[in-house]
Amino acid sequence: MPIENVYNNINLKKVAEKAGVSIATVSRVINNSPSVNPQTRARIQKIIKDLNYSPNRVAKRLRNRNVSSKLLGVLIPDIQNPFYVEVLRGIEDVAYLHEYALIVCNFSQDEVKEKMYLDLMRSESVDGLITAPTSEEDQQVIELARSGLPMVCVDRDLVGIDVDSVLVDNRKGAYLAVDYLAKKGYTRIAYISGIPKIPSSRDREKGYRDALRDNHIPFKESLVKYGDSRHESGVKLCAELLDLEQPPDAIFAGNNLITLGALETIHTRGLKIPEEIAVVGFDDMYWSISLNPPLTAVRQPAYNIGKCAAEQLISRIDSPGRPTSQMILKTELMVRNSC
Amino acid sequence: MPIENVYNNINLKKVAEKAGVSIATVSRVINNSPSVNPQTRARIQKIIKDLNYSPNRVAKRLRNRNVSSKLLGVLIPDIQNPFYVEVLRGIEDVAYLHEYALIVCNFSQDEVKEKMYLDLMRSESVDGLITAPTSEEDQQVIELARSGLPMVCVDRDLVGIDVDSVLVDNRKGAYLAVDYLAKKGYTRIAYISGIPKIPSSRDREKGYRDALRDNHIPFKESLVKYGDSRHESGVKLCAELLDLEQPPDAIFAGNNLITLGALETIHTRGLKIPEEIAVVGFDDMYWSISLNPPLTAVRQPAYNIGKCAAEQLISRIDSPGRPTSQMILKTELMVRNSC
DNA sequence: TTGAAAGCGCTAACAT
DNA sequence: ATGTTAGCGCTTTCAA
Repeated sequence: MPIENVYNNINLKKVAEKAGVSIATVSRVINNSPSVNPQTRARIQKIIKDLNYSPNRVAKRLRNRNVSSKLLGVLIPDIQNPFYVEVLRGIEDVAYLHEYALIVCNFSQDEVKEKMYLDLMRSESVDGLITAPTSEEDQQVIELARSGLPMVCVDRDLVGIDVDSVLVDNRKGAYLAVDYLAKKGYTRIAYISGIPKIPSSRDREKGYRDALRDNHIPFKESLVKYGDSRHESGVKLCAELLDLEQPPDAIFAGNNLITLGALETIHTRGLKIPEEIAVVGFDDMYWSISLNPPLTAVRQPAYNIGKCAAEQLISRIDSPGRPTSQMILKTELMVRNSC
Repeated sequence: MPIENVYNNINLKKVAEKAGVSIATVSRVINNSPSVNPQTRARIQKIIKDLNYSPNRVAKRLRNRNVSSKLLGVLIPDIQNPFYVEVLRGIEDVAYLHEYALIVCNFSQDEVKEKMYLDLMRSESVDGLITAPTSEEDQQVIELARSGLPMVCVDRDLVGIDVDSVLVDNRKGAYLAVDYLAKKGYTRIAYISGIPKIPSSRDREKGYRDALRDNHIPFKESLVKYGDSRHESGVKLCAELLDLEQPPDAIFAGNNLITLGALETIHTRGLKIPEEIAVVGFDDMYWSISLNPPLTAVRQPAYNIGKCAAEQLISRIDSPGRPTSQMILKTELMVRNSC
């Protein structure tokens, strides 16, 4: 079904005609090429302004398949997760500063969508990509990285290929949380995990186990539940834990959405936090203080993750040869009243 | 600084060579043109698969400036606001269903950024745009709409031009909230407004005033505070209200971020909700039940807003001549324990 | 300092 | 059923 794209019909040619010069000269003005007569330049600039002309980025990208076109792709696993929103904000700010535009896609942890959007990124000729792969073995992402597209992984790394990444110390963060619970005297500490094939989920479980071991608390299979990193999963798995014959006295929730789900279940059942059940979440939110009760949580520097990732990516685009780097940012336990 | 775009170098020509046909034939296969020999088609399809070829969308868009290129733009005022995230999810689902890709930009309520991204949308040749203008008189958006780009406004409408829009009944929603407070016996009801030049802020104030009037409560200038729709604004303005010589006994917060900010201030001061101060928010969040206390709030059907907007937009792209429509969705008061 | 022209990958009108 | 070719808007090499 054809549509009338009558808008944006001002192009180089029109500007050139009006200025009585060739399109090459106009192009030079736009790209700040030094070899243009200052008077010609001024005249053309005025016309550009008058006509409200802005260059067609699509044509530019097509032409410059070997030159930066100032476009970055961001592929987000779950836009409903405030953690990724915060990461995105960090990316945005840096991109804006360097005059890069962003094309953002959210694949909602759906690998089919992920593949579709990965193809999209490639076929939109983005200069580089920031993403959080679904797993360390994410073939789609690995392939794209192999093909030479500048890429930075956040939150999750890739195996079998050397790629820039910005991660956090998940194991340590989880340790902090669970150790704190143990020291407070809780002994039946449960862990609600996100998708187990995501490395961060496994790292957090490692930290959980480390802390149990160091505090001489035996690991209990029944106190670990695996879900899918979403709110609903937190609701359901928390209910399963509470229904256990020997329910936990504390819950360590694998991410912020799981935490919110667990809180919902606990509140629905009218249980008192932390008297009847303690809660520590992974991922702090700026409104965690307004939760009931103010939530103790492991804080990831989400904004900074995005900021670093964007800086790494732009620096790689500028100098493709530079060695890859892996940044691991620190996590921190924000102690409040939920345990 | 040049980069090596060595990736994605498979194009029509390569596929055509390998298949021993012309690029036109390959193009026909890709676009499901009927006039292709079934055997040729099968052979070409196999090669496409083997080579992992996907058509270059950039070239396609450049070529088809008068044909849909299956790309929609979404311009979000504040990605940190869960309301817009939910709207975005509605848009995404519909777009995905109709095989449209999305280019999402967030302008963080910054008009300079807004203009930049509006230009970007135009120069990326999107088929259509969904946005929430900064005001009814948003010249940038009006101009773009005038130029003929299919557009749907969400949350906020435009004056002086007939454009599709999906709104909610803000006035009624606010009325519901304030009326409920009044009937509960609160008499010093404050309103913390978002940016006043956004129509929804003003409509909510109208609803607030309507409810006061109908409940014979005199309107007090001092109990209305204007801010900028963000968390920090809620923190600050709530503090100002509490510092009043005659502080309010209830607060109606203009949006979800303001509500969270107000809650933060109230909790920091150790005030009891609702005994010492009641709170009703505009915008429900799925985790409102986990707030302290579970929050009473006006619910907007955010996901549906996005869904309807995307459907309207796609339908307009398909039939540009159809009359514009304005949808107004219902709001609803979710009663919990904060008043 | 400026212009002419090739070509990025694709589609569609026209030709065969 | 298939091929040839113009041209979308732009940058850049080469020539003037």
